[in-house]
Amino acid sequence: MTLDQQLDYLRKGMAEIIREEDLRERLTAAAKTGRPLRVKAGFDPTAPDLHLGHTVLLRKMKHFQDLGHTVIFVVGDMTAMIGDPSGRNVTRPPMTREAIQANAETYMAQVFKILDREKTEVRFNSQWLGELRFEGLIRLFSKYTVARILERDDFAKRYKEGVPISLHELMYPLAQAYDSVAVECDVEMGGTDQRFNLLVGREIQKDFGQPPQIVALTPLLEGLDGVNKMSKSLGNYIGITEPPEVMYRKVMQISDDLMFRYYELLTDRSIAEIQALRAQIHPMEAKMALARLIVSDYHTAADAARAGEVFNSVVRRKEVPADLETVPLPEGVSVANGIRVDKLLARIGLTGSVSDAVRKIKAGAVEINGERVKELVLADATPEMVIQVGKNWRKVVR
RNA sequence: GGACGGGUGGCCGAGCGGUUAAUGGCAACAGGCUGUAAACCUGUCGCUCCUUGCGAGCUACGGAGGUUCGAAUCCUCCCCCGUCCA
Repeated sequence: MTLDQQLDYLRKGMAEIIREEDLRERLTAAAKTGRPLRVKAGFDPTAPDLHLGHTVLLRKMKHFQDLGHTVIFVVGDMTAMIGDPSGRNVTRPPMTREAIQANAETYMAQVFKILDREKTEVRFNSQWLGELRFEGLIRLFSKYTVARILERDDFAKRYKEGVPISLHELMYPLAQAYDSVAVECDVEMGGTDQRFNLLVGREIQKDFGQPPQIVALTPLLEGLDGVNKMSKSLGNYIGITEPPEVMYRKVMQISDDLMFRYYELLTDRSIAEIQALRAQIHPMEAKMALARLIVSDYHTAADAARAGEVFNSVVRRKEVPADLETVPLPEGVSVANGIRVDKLLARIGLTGSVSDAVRKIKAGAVEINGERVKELVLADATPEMVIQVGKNWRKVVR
């Protein structure tokens, strides 16, 4: 690939590159010397479950590897004590060595579904941050000012609105910046919400006599709601270890507009191909194709096809799912003339509580053996009952 | 250390002695519509009990006490947050 082709390749699906000229220079130098670029990203070992939002970044990192460069995965075992400030001013307890190791392993296992293991280094930042000691910290902090730290949007906002900011939170950007120094980073990658942190890395590297890293930012992927960024805590995510059927159905749930965004950020389809899809294909067809692509990335193509079948059967034709979870009839739900459906639903976990079950029944959301339940007591209970509440199903046997 | 302001249901935010399980918004859940959706419309949105009634009980407005027939609403102490002063 020519230099321009390389740049185009890296630019696709990237929100911002600071600065592109620097990247061009760095790529040129790498080609000349044969020394691959060191491309770093950090991750928080407290949340080991990856979702598609994370893969936007990982896919771009993979693109660097495709061009022969090295990815450095920094496990933030030390910075995890801070937690990237999200408005919660709590210090997290230090994690045990074992817990971090375990999280890192599950995390990396997922990461290597996308990244090339051969071209990836995994490092723990406690290694160098722990060695700093108080003296080193003072030296590090002396290189930045309060005013500059408070430039960060969320700090500025919280300060202005009187929302507490704990001192240790202010350390986070500096700590992350020091990671870049420690691993001699050429390119640091992150989501656009990491902009400030990564830019601090440039400043600090200069102070340590290193050329400032290039900052490469990927867009934040919107979650299933199409509004908020994808996150586990909002529940609007698609996890990459979720079963094929679940992934498929979740993709089908997104809005048509969001679908094209997903095409752009989660598949290798070119912008032109996506335009064509938009113009020529029925949105539902396009969405099913997207679901197949995404499921195939994390499972097999056969899994994806099967998931599509399940979706067509259960969601579109409203057929009873083939692999129903079967549970025995719980104790204490039988009364003189039948079965107490409200209690049954709560016991088998189809509703959150008995009260909730009563509401669902009154709302007409409950079907047993295809019949809508209208009464709390079911008189004609059969030995086997297929129960549906919304999109959740269960089979109860006596 | 002092003065002042504030802590309400998943979140935001009203209420400031009694028709208050607590206005409203968001989120969530269910039903309808549909192309799977989104949007839209409708309903629900603390827990438990009774075969379900404009039912009964319990729990809830930072924590603990108190005043009162009655408190999220008043008083006392404590905890937490913010602003200003030192």
